Amino acid sequence: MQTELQAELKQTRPFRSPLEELFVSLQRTAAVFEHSLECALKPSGITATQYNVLRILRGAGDAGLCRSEVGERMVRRVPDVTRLLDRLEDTGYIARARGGDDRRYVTTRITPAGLEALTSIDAVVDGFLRTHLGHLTEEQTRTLVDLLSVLRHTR
Amino acid sequence: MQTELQAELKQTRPFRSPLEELFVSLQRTAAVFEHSLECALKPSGITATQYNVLRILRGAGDAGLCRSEVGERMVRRVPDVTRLLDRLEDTGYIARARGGDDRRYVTTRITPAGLEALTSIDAVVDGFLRTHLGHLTEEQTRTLVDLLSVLRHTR
DNA sequence: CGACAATGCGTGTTTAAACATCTATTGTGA
DNA sequence: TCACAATAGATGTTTAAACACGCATTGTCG
Repeated sequence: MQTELQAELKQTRPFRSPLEELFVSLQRTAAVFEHSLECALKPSGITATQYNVLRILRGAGDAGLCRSEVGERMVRRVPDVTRLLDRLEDTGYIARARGGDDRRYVTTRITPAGLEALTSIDAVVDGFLRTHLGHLTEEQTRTLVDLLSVLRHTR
Repeated sequence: MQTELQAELKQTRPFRSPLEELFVSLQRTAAVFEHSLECALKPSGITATQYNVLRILRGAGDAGLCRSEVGERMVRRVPDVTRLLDRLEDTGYIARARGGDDRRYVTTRITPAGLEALTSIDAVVDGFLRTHLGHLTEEQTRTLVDLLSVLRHTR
C-alpha cells in the first residue's frame, strides 16, 4: 500500500520510518507552496524573501529596524541581509539611514512607495492563500498550526 | 495574546488570517529543519539536495534513472538537474552512461562508493530525525502527515 | 520519405545564496 | 585610560540556483 506522497514522488520503496515520512511530507509541502507563491509574486517583480522583508519593515513602523533585527525576524534566515536590503533599496521600497545614537547601526525603513506596493501585493497573497490553502476546515487549520508548533519545539 | 510563532519572529502585529499563520508556520518549520539537516550533513560533505538524489538513485537500483526522472522524484524541484548530477559525478557517488536504445537518454546510477557513503549518511539522518522530530507521539505524527497531505491536494 | 514538432539533455549567463574576512564603532575591565 | 573583546555592518569570493537558449535524437503526419 503506497501513500499518495510516495506516488507523487514515484517512490518505489516505503519510508524507512514514520519520522522520515513526516520530514519528507513537511519539506515537500513547503516546497510546493513556496514555489507557488514565488510564481504568484513574480508579476509584482518581487521575491518571497523580499516580500517578507517589506512585511517586517511595515510592522516596525516609523522606528524602522537595523539590519540584524530584520534578519532575526525573517521566516527563512538568510546569511547576507546587507545585500538583500541593497537590492530592496535599489527598487525604492526601503530606505536606510545611519543617523542614530550608536553610529554602528543603520536604520532601515519602508518607504511610501514600498507601502503602496505592499498593499497591492497583500491582495495577491491573500488570493494565493485562499486558493492554495483555503480548502482546509477551520479545525484542520488550527490543528495543523498547533502540531507544527509542537514540532518546532523539541522537548 | 501572542502565539509563540509570533514571539519567535518578534512579530508586533497579529496574523491577518488563520491561513497566513498556517503558511508562515509551514515555511518556518520547514526552514528550521532544512537548515538543521544541512548542518547535520555538512560533515559528510553532502547537501540535502544531493542526499535526495542519492536516495532516489538507490531506490532505482541497477536500472538507474534518466535526468528528467530524477528531477521528477525530487522533494524540491531544481531547474538544473544536469549540473547537479555533474557535481555528484565529480564526487564519484554516481555514474552516467549514454548507452541505451534511445540515444537521447543518459542513464544515471549510484556507484558502490555512493552506496557506501549513503549507508553511513542514513545513520546520520536517522539520528537527526529522532533528535529533531522524535518528540511527537505516534498519533501526532500520523495526524500531521495526513493534514499535510490534505493541504497539498486542493479540492 | 521528409519536413517538422516533440523530447532529452547540455550550455551560457545572470543573479543570489553561502561563507569567510574586514572595517568601524562601542563596551569593558585591568 | 587604554588595550581588547564584542557588536554592527560591509565587502570579496566561490558556488549554486534560475532562466533562456541551443543541439542532438526521436516521433509523427502529410
